[in-house]
Amino acid sequence: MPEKNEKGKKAGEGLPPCPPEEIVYDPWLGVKICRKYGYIIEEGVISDDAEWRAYTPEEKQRRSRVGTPLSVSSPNYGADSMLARRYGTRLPQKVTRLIRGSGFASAGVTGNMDRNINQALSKIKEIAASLGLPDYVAEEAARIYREAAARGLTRGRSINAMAAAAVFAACRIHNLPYTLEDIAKVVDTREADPKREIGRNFRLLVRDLDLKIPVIKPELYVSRIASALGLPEDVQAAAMRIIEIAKKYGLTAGKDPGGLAAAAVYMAAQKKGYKKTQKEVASVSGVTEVTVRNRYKELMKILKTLGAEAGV
DNA sequence: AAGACGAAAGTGGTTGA
DNA sequence: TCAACAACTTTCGTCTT
Repeated sequence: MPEKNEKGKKAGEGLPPCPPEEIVYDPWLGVKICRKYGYIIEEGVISDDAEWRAYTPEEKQRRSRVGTPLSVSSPNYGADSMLARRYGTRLPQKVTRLIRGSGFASAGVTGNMDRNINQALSKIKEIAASLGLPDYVAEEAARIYREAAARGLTRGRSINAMAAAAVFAACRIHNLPYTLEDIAKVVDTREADPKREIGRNFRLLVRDLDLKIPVIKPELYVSRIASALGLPEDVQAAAMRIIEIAKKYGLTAGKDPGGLAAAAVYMAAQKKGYKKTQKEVASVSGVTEVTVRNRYKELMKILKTLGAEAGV
């Protein structure tokens, strides 16, 4: 390989063409890569939904383990060897040179934004690791952050809070029932009230990036709440049935799903003879006693009119 | 005394003129 | 930009177990 690669130029020249199905987007590096031949196809890519979502189930499976935590102090955590491991390819030298020269995670982006993104990606890794999130969720967060940065949404805002918001959004997109509170607990932000700041940024991301956030299902919270209280399987099952009924009667519209889940667990525990107080249930659910009470009251009304047929 | 209940006032976000 | 609005929280007094 005699000729030198210019930064920002395609690296694929002189290499075999990459079959389309082997093209993957790497959100950490912000590049498109040929998995088969191990070269960078395009730098400075913000995101590419189509290809990102083209991962097959097995790949998703393979990716769904959080690896050894990367050093957060180092701005470049060995991008080339990481790539080689991930894509199972030894990269041609000129590619590794390209990656090194690009300052990792910043291909095609320069200066301050470069630093901003690097810091944010480190933070995202850190948050994901402390919550034990699967890789594909962290990667989604990285993708979201890149796009936000590209649209100037990050300017003037706390990097940590934006990174946290990206992680939260990624969790929501992939239906992981983490709360703002869970995330806020493992990241420090600029403002006194991290939940509020992260939440604000989250809404900003959703609006300006047109993120499709599925409505969170109360069911997702149930096992979380039940196990936090040390309640057995049958209570969970009963709570699920209660929620089913509640849904059928339109009790879920516009309500905090956590509150409904909490009330359902509370109610199920009562029926099964486990005495948990409203306060206990509320505190592990991220809602207040009053909300548990209100949902519980509404549930009772429905189940009363339905009679014992509910079979809880 | 602790838990459940309910009323009242306050908060932050959404919606629509 | 402002006001009305819905959902939730905070606070607190009163029952119930």
